[in-house]
Amino acid sequence: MSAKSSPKNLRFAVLAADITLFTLHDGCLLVRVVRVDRSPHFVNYEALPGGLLRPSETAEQAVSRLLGDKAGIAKGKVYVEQLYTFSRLDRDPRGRVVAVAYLALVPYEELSEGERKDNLDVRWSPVGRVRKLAYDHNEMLTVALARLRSRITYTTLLQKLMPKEFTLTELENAYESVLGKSIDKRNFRKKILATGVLEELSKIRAGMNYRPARLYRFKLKKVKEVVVL
Amino acid sequence: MSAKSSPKNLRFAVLAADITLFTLHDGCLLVRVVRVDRSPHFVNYEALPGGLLRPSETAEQAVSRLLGDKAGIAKGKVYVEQLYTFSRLDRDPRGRVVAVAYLALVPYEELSEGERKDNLDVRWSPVGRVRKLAYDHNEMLTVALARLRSRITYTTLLQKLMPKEFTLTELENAYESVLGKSIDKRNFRKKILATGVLEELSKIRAGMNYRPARLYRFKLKKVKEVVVL
DNA sequence: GCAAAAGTGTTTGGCATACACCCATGA
DNA sequence: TCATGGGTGTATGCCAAACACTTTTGC
Repeated sequence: MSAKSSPKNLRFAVLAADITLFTLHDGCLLVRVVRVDRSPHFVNYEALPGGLLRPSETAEQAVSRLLGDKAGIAKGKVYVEQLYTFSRLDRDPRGRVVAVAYLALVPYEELSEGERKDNLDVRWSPVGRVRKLAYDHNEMLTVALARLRSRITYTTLLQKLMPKEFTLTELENAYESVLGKSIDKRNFRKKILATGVLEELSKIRAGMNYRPARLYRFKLKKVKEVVVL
Repeated sequence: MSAKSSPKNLRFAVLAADITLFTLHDGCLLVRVVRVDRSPHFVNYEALPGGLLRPSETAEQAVSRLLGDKAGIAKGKVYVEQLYTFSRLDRDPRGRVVAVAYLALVPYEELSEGERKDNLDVRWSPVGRVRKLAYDHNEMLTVALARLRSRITYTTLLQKLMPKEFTLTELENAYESVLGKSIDKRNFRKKILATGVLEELSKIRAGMNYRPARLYRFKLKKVKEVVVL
């Protein structure tokens, strides 16, 4: 169990961190994908952003770094939680790589111009239209999406995809976009307000040619376990 | 992301698998602990069973092997699911070791004489009476116990701690032992039978000097998501 | 007939669901 | 005044929770 006392041939594993980074825009759940082009196995593929751990960083620190270097998103505004560790021997055809996968969430409103735009290296893909990814990244995406959907129904995790202030309709639409089903407006409002996780602001969202909506925010930044739906 | 293309100094990681193995006996939740005695850091400590991954095995395969070699429990009868990956730099004072932790469950009834008995190297400890463990294993145990308690309330995971056939009272006691709280007998029976996960057997548990109880078993071996409590 | 655990039903309150209309604003 | 989404209340049925007595067996 010790690095120092192990024979060299036991220092074998390459550890990677891979990130399933979601955001929500225009009623569409988006996932960050990067272009990979590594002959002979993956020519013109896409993959989830990820990379190797450095010797002196934790997996979480690697995720912070890779968010910037690979995903092109300034860290700090991104929520991250560990998802699952994938250790199949052939998951990377070029050698043994064990990957610790992370679920990451960022509000679209906190992204800069540049972070929102797609380019040749990296882009936002609607989750429904993701094609074949390199490595076992389709499996990772499936696990991440299942986890996200499950967690937003019994925690306040969705706040990590929302702007600081929002209307109840916007919050309801966010639930509907992630879960892929519609929700009764009146019951949703009763229930979410009854949980007490929201704080009513005195502000309203004005400027549209219909009745302005009241703004709310989450009382706590911390994700809390409450039955939301 | 490739083992072959990485510089040597990136091929650094020592990967371990650690196992939180629970069983249930006499209304007491037990966890398997092994003795460790590695100067200078851990003299006369206990720890969860675990060990390094070999270059050509997955974490799951390592768990199978370590269950026999370290925990002293024949594999095959043990249910295993991945828990969390711990990558803190100082979690092992002797060097960098990333540990994939597993939650494992075994019915006490399927253990052999030898596997039930404690010895100098390895024993069953009541979870409430576990003292300071080596590494970050107390944290692992906490995470494992929380996961176990949470999962038995919305899945049939508890079947992995039960014998093949059991009475409803025995099943209720198992829930109570793991959750650490008592449950109303009549409501429990109504609810667990309504889920339809149990199969009523024609057999009866006789031989006691009170009314014999009907035996049940789980219809499916697979853990199923149903609201149990 | 006694001790010990098995087995069984009803009442109550709260909560999820289903559902339709008026309100406030800008153009 | 019209178009647009914002905002609200009630009735119904189901399910969770609380609660106590009769049954069956071995001794």
